[in-house]
Amino acid sequence: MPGRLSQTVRSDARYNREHILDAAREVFAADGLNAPMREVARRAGVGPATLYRHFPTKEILATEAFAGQMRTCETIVDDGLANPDPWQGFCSVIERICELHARDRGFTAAFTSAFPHAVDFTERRERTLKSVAKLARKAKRSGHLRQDFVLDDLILVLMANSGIHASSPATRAAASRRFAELVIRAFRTSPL
Amino acid sequence: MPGRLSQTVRSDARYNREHILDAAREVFAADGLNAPMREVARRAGVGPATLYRHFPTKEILATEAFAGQMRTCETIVDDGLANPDPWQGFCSVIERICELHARDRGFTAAFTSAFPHAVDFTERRERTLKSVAKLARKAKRSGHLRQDFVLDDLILVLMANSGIHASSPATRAAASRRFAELVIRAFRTSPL
DNA sequence: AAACTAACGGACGCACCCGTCCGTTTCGCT
DNA sequence: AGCGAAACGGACGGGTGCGTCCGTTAGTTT
Repeated sequence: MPGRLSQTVRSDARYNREHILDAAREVFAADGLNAPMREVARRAGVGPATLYRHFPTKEILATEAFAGQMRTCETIVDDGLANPDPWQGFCSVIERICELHARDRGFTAAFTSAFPHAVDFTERRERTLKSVAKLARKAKRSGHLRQDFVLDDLILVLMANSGIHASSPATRAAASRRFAELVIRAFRTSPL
Repeated sequence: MPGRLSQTVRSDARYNREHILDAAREVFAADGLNAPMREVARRAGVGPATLYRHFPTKEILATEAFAGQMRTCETIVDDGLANPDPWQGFCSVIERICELHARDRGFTAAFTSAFPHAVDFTERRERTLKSVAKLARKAKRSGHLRQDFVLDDLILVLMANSGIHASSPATRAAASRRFAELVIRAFRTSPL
């Protein structure tokens, strides 16, 4: 008995917390980070106060809501590194990351202009970027990636990709796919 | 004397109108179309009511403020068409338009997601795009531009370019230049 | 110079969003 | 079942931006 300190989390609290996170994911994906907190609360079926009690600020909410996406990002890069052909791995990273960012309007903003206070988020981000750099080195050695590729180019691509604000998700996805294709072509060694 | 209908435009009105337009150009260039109308009024040294009397809506103000940029756009494309080497002309269009859009934060938004009600603005836009299409055809015939380039690719590039929201204008310009370079490389015929 | 009127701008109402307070409900434990 | 605390949510205050009203200013005309 004396061992447990405050383990008893009330069931409704836990329930609401999950629902808020689900709602946040939906709303942020559809409308971006500018979506009002109220909208998240509404969709979760809770009052604003409850939302703010669980997540004191929008930044914290977004960080937690995007944890999954962040993991996906890491997986994508790890998969790319695991690919026996570094250039193919590099291409798959570009394609899949562009697709991920196109599907979720809020995530790009979170990833590129990263929150100042989300510690473990930026930490993961840095680690992922390091892996990309490693993959890029391999791809350069394989002779398929331009020698003058720099990591900032990837950020550039992500920011640019975020500029694609097509109305329907379908259009957005198509545009993003086309964009990834262009970018890959731009990064491939030219035979000059 | 009876010929003139309402020629008498008061001098202060004319003066203010010009100042408002100047202010709008500065503010929209620096902060984008999201900049508050008040800021424009403040910088022009007039009250909000005066601003709204001259330009009943933000859309109208932006349209008039960007008329010059729109003309510049046309000039850029015309120059490109006049270039004896269509591919060089095409490249110059990409470079200069990206630069133009990077320098002015608001113009891209105005150009890509064009206002629904700005008639002669969209008209000019269409005409300019037609010229680009013509230039693209020539560049394709010259053998340097990919056969599968479509006009939507240019819109895609502009939208993507608008995604580059670097803090300082200098950084933004540099990023945009790099971006133009990547894009040109992507559009060049590959020797596969 | 006087008066007529166009133009001005401070102040207003409205809508939206953020984050918080506090009275009420509901869970969990005994 | 009853009680204490944790959690809830409606309502509030603060801030910002848009577009408008109306009393005041100042250009123009005779």
